[in-house]
Amino acid sequence: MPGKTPRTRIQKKNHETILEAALNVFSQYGFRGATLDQIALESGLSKPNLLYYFPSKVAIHRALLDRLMANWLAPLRKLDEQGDPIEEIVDYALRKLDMAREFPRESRLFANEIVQGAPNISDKIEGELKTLVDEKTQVIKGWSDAGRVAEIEPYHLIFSIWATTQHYADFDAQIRGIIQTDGEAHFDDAKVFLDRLYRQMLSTSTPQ
Amino acid sequence: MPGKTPRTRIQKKNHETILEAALNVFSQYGFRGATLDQIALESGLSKPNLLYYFPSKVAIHRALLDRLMANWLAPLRKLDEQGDPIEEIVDYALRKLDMAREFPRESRLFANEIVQGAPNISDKIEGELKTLVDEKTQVIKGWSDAGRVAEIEPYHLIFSIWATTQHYADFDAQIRGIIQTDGEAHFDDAKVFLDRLYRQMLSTSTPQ
DNA sequence: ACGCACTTTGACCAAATGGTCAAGACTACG
DNA sequence: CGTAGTCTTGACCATTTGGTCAAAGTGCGT
Repeated sequence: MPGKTPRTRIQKKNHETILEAALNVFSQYGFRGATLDQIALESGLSKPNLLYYFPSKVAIHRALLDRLMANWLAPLRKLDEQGDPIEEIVDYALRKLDMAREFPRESRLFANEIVQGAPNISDKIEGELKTLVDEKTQVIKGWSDAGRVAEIEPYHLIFSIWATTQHYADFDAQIRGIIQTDGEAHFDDAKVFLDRLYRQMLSTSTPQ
Repeated sequence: MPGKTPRTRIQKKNHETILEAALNVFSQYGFRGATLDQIALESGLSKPNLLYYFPSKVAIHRALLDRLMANWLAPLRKLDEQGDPIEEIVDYALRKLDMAREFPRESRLFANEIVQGAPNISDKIEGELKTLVDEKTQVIKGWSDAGRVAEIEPYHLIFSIWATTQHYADFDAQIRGIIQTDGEAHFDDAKVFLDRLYRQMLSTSTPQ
């Protein structure tokens, strides 16, 4: 078996092919619901060939989650203590909304994993993710202590941003069933809505 | 096999036992990830006995979804055109939050189903659910046309309420990983946060 | 053209899965 | 009691699943 990091051109290409196919399958059926045969079919490789590049089914899943976690956290990383508080937070929400539109499979992959108790990434959640969130909630708390944004619980602000944005990817089937659409026009409405929602909440002064 | 509606005392009891066990298993692993053996183990009945009461695995799943859909829609049904608009909407959100706290398994059952494309309840979504949502968005539109709440897109308001409340059940593993808690105290913070979030947005007058 | 490492796969395996069936156990009721 | 209907299950089955392996094919530097 080839080492952790792909060396040859063929290895690079096939690693990529497999992860792409696995993303399709895992994001739609969850870990236990996905099968190696499906991933093999989807990728155009034979099943033993998958297992030549990855030692097991869970290894593929973990590799996917590893690779995606970084991109997933990027929008929050960008939240800048030096910027204008309200713009920073609203921009963060809108960046997350963009990600839900552009990377729905990635969003669903995480959703599946978390709904089922995060058996495969609890370490990353309590590590990387928690660290980042702790840091950014401190920034937001700093802003609200200084009276630059309304006084709200920063953790719940972040949770609500995750919820409202990822919802458009994760619950896509429900949304399309209700508003009966094929395209992505509703993302523009969502943008207007979320912009107002968070701008409104953050700009209002705290009640005594 | 017994008819659709349980007749005898034993049938009633076992139907109940099976659905309770199935809720545990399906909500944790999704449809394809759940197995009859797990449900059998969880319910204390033998596998052939499950299939004496339900004709198949999907029949159990459908029965669960059928039974839960009604309860799931109840909070929205209560939204009353005659009431005070802001109180009605905020109360709706808080009722949904209560449901996420009290019925997390039900929430996750739906989440699993929807994330995976709603293969088993797309009819209910485009039927019952869409009808109800269409009706209530009209009510909200009436309120905003009359200047009684801010002018927002009612569909997205409802989506955001679903997202922010169900998030506390569906993404429980993530939330607990970040705020490091065992209890349910964070639901009280969530209540304060969501109350403010929606009250603020709805009460502000529409910008020109 | 040669040799060697890298890549691919058909055939296979043990375990798990959804589901069946016939026979036995239990219950209600005359 | 007795017996007819209800309930329960051990044994079984075909299929699917994650994974193995030896052998065959391919690419590439010399």
